[in-house]
Parts: sequence; structure tokens; C-alpha cells
Amino acid sequence: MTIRAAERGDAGPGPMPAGTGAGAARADGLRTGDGPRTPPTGVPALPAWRPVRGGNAFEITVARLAQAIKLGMVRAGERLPAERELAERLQVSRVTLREAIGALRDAGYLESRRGRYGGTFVLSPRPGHGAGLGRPDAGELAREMGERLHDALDFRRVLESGAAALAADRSLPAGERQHLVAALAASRDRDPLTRRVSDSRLHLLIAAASGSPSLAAAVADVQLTLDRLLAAIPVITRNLDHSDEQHARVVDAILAGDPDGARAAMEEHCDATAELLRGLLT
Amino acid sequence: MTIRAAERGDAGPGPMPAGTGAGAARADGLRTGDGPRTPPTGVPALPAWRPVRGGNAFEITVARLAQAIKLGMVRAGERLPAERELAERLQVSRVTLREAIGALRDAGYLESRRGRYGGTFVLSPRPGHGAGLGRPDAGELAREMGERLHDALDFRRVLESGAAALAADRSLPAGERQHLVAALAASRDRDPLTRRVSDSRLHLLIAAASGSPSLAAAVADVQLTLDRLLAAIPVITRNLDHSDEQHARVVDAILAGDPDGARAAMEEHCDATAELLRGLLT
DNA sequence: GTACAAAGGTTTGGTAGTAGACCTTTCGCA
DNA sequence: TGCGAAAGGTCTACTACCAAACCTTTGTAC
Repeated sequence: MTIRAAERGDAGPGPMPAGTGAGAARADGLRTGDGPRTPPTGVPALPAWRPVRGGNAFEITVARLAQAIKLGMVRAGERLPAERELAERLQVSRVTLREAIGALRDAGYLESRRGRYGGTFVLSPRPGHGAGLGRPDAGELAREMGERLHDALDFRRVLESGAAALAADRSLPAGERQHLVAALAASRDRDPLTRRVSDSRLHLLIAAASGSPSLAAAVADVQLTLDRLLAAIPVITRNLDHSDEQHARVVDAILAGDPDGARAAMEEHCDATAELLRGLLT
Repeated sequence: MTIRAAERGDAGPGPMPAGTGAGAARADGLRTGDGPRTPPTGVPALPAWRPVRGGNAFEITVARLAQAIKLGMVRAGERLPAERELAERLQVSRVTLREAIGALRDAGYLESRRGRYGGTFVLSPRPGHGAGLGRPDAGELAREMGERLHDALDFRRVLESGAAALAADRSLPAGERQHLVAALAASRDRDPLTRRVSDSRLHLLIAAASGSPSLAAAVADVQLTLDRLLAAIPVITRNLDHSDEQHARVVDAILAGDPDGARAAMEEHCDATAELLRGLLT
């Protein structure tokens, strides 16, 4: 497969097609969900039988690395863990990991240096990087996602507002508070090349501040699902200002230990961006 | 691997160990998170580099099937989809699927019948089924989970209360409302062999009613993570009555289109069970 | 200026997983 | 009564993935 396929989010865990559920057709051949009047005896749409894996090891590994880069988990200039260590953490073989790194290197995201103090480094984004020819525009992309877009937006709202509330409920260590403040400041970034990353990074830090690794991972997955669409939001000063202000209110509420305020601010923020994204569908 | 391992939740996606994050050690050798005073320059605990897959195909498939059975997605007496179809949905080969089915058949969960109108059927639970010898008791299990227990409980609270609020916000089709009412009635089950399944099934139906497949899948995963612990909650009439009442309030609020009420009721319910589970740790 | 350490790069042989063809059992129906 | 459909059961060739050893490059320390 290609890097494009991995970037599309075809691979990778997190929000998946999830099948239609309702698989357990009865032996009597009763079909459910055909007409508008689903009889109450039908099987409800439970999430059983969704795919066990979201692609092969190579694809998922590419998606994971791309996630770490695009969401600002590792920033430009920083080094990835050594291959042997990273392979162990990701639970893939070093060969597979190296193939994934090679693909992202070819795509211009990474650079490898040999020798002592060598390693794999994240490159700074260059203009026109993710905007190659033949790339569908945002509207097309959004329509392609179809129901999955609404799914991802709903899921994101639940996850991120819940994470903000949880984070506000904890007494954060000083280091984590400082990280949040620094990420908030960095997220006021106006450079279209880097703002998206700074924005994602702030969201991830908030999720991490919830203290729940599973929640943080889920936020990372849904952020990646929406990444290319969020990148397509028009870079209008008004949009940016609104977003900056909402971010500030979320972080303030978290630092003030105000869970309800944090949740409300984050819900408002998610709703605002969701509205912009749903607007792409028209 | 054994069925036990799959049941432990070692495999399967959803809430995973998630690594420690913070892997990207800088080339300067700076160690972070060693002492109590993490300097603000340290790498925050982002969920990068968590494992790409939670076990091999066989393990995850066993876990998926067990999830469907234990959480009541398919009930006793019902038939699983035909092997060829199920393999396609789960995106595993038929051979692997058959091995997983075989393991669960050996463990007494499933039965296969050949010939036309044959298939793989879910068996009714028998006494002492999940309670084999050598099984660690609930307290031991909870301590074994360690931080992952708190993680799962926090995650569950966010997911389930968010799902309840979302479901209340939608205008549910009549069929779905009837499913909810039926599941609520069934969840008043007092039989210790089947109550757990009915309870999980109600939670899953609520999550499915949110309209977000990703959210429903996440709820299913976290429910499975907690399943064996939830099964260990003392079967005291007072506990059951409380739980029944909370369930009823959640469903009522959803049917009444009251998102805040649904969220509050579900949060209270999650907090109540969480308290019982955290009590196992002492 | 040699030895060592730490990183990326390469090769190899074994195992898990796959697709797909084929076999067997069971039932309804013409 | 025998044929066809639908299900589980089996076999085989092929591919992806893995673990582990080994090679090469680079920088530091003695």
C-alpha cells in the first residue's frame, strides 16, 4: 500500500468502519433494517463483528508514526526512539518498523542519520507537503467519509469534553500545568504550516492531563481521523481568534479546577469546529 | 495461548497498557520523569508508541467472540454469522476464525452444528463456568490491573455518560426505544448466571443508541476490560436494587430526551460501581 | 589513534496467517 | 428419492511477519 492510503486513515485503529453490526442473522432468514419499520424483534445495531485489525502491520505502523508527527507528539527536529526500542514498544519487528520509517522518509516526513548519536529525526514541514496533486479537496474528502464523519465528530465531542472535565478534576503536577500553558501559547501560532500541529498537540496534552492513557489514546486516534479535514478549515483570522479564545477558556478552567467549565468550553469548541467541518459537506 | 489469556483481556484492542509514552529521549541523554520534580522541559506523557496490535490474530479473534458472548451482543441460543461471512467481517482468515471458535467451543461457550441450517450457536452459561479453580479472586485481579483499573474506570465514565447524553439528544426510532425498554426490563434479572450479561447488554444498547459506532465500540471494549471485575461485585439485594434504579433513571432520561439528566444518572451509576470496584483493591 | 558504544542497515531461516479450492453433512423441495 | 443449497470441516501453496544474528557508520574517550 501507499503512504496515501495510510494517511487516508484507511488503516490504523481508532474509529473504524465498524461494520454494520447486526450480523447475527437468524436461521429463519429474517432480514432486519430493510424497511423503515424495523420490527422490535430485529437485532439492534450492536458493534459486534467489527474488524479485528485495521490493516497489516506495515500500514498500521506507518499510521502510528504519522500520527505522532502530525499531532505533535514528536515535534520537528526531535528524534524518534532508537529502532530497536521503538519496535519493541510498538510490538512490531524491526524490519516492519524500518519499512514504515522508510516510507515516511520517502514522503519527506523523516530523516535518518547513522552512527553514534544518529537516529531518525522529524523534519520540518515544507510548503505544499500534504497538498500534492491528485489529492481530493476537503469537500470531496468529507463526502467520502460520509457517516464516519458524523461518527468521528460525535465521538470527539464526547472524548475531548470528558477529558477536559477529568483533567480539571485532578490536581495537576506543576510540570503538567506548565506544559499546558506552553502548549496554549504555542497554539496561537499563525503559520499555516505549523498551526495544525500545535493545535493538535494542545488537545493531546489536555487529553493526557486527564490521567487516563486510554482516553488520551482515543483522543489521538480521533484527532488523526479528522486531521486532514481540520487542516482544511479556512485560515481566516476570525476562525483563528475564536479557536484561540476557546482554547484559553478550556485551559483556564482546567488550571482553575473547574470541571463543568472545562467541559462546557471544550464542548463549545468542538461544536464550533464540527460546524465548520459539516459545512464542507454541502 | 490459552482461552484464559484471551479472557484476561491481555489481547484485544480497546484500553491497552498503552506504554509509558514519553519515549522520545533526546540525543543529549536527558532523562525525564525520574525524580519528583519533572522539569518543564521534559517530554509530557503523550500516548505515542503504544502497541500497534494487542496480540496475534487468534487471540484477538477469541477476545472478540468472547466479547460478543459476554456482553450479550449475541445471546444464548442465538447463532453466529456463518464462518465465511464472519471471517470477512472480522477480516481474518477462516482458518484463524475456526481456531478461535474451536477454543471457545472447548471452553463451553459455543456449539457447532453441521449441515444446512447448522452453524455456531451460543450456549447457555452453566454454574461454575467462569469460576474455575486457580482463578485469581477479584481482589487479586484488581490489584493485578493496577493503574489500568483506574484508567478503565475513568474512561468508562467518560464514554458511557457521553453516550447516554448523546442518545438522549437524538430522536430515537421506535424500534430502538423498544429495544431499550426491553433491555431495561431484562436487566432486572436476579439470576447470578445471567444478570451480568443482561446488564452489559443494556449498557451496550445505550451506547449504540448514541448513533456513534466508534463510541459504541469503545464502550464494548471497556466493558469487556471490566467484565470479570463487575462479575465479582457482591450479589447483595441492595446493590442490585440501586443499580436497577439507576438504570431506569438513565433510560427514562434518554427516552424523555433529557441529555443532562441522562448524563448525570449515568455518571452516578458509573461512580457507584467504580466505588465498589475500587473497594476490591483494599 | 585505537577501542568502544550506539546508532542505522542487511541477511536468513522459521512461523503465523492467508486465500481458495475441495470434502462432508444435513435439510428442504421438486 | 435424489438434487441442490447452505452450512461446517480439511488441505495446500503462498505471503507477511518475525527474531536474531551480523555488518557498517559515526562519534567519544582513553
